[in-house]
Amino acid sequence: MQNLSSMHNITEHHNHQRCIDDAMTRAKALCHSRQVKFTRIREQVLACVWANHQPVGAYTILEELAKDSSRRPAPPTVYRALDFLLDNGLVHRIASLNAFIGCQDPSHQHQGHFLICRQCRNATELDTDIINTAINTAAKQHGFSVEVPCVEVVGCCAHCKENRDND
Amino acid sequence: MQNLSSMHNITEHHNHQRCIDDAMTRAKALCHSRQVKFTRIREQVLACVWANHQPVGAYTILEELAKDSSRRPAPPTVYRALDFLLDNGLVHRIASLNAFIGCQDPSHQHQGHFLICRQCRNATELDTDIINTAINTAAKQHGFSVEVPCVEVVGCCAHCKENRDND
DNA sequence: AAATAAAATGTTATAATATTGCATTTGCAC
DNA sequence: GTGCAAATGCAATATTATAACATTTTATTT
Ligand SMILES: [Zn+2]
Ligand SMILES: [Zn+2]
Ligand SMILES: [Zn+2]
Ligand SMILES: [Zn+2]
Repeated sequence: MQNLSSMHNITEHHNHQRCIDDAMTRAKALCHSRQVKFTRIREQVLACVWANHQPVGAYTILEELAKDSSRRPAPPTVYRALDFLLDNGLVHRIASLNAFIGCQDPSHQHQGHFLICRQCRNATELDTDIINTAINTAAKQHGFSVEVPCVEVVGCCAHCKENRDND
Repeated sequence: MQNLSSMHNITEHHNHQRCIDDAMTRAKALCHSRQVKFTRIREQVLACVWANHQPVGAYTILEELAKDSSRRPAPPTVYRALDFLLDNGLVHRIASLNAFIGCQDPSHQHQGHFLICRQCRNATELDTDIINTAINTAAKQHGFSVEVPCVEVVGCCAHCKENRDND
């Protein structure tokens, strides 16, 4: 996976319904092939996560589920669904935001790198080898074996920079 | 700052009292030069953070302060001190652990990169340009301006790997 | 089909981390 | 000393996450 997130610039207009549809289709297929259950709740939670490209908190998901359903689910319901989705690589957790975002390519396990716009809050997942290589090189100098690299870069995305200039 | 953390391997035996003394001396000097106050509480909190090389949680610090003093401080006391120390670059926050660690080189503002051993919990701060360069290169490809790069790598340190081999 | 086991969800309570708002104290300029 | 700003004390609460156990659903065995 080299250029998945550059297929389109999520900060510009794009057919987001397609993002959602693709993500749900992928998830369904992947769970089927792995013989794990893509239950209603898990599906609902994944849909919430894919509502947009901004990382979403567990309690926000809870609110959304409460709207859809007649009765309000409890936190464990959401966290269990999120754990399932995390285990299956369908979502990533953004530690610095205590929030979750849909994975662009769940077909292989990975910990993505994220560019998070301070202004529009959109997060873009990268998986350019260049960052992993740099981390591995630096770690190796210290005799350190990398298991889970976590890279969460806050800054300003191209779209927001443009808008700011236009003001 | 290129090789600060390679001065010694913190996972091996080292004169940690010297780490503490150096950190406190640096902090005192730095606050004096910046004309900000290194109050008793801030000093106590920084000392707690430097008790070892493992990131420490705010409520653990709270416990330590409670031991020292007759009366138990409230959370805001600790968080305010931590905010001060963060603002002045004397400590870093490890988002993935909700914990804090002393900065190896507070003289210039930076967001360090951390190698966190899953076994011994020690965290080593890097600031090798190689990682920053990689992040900037990847970000640039997306027109993204980096403001705060957050790199927290979990894995196994050299010392723990050695010990494991010896078992 | 009935019995059994395993997985998923419901429910209540609570833990862990962090912040808000306001009162009080401290240190310093005047 | 008076006045002001910064720092701290303090109570309450917000936010994120998990533990423990009951119930329901789904799959497997008989
Ligand atoms: Zn989209
Ligand atoms: Zn991903
Ligand atoms: Zn040390
Ligand atoms: Zn540092």
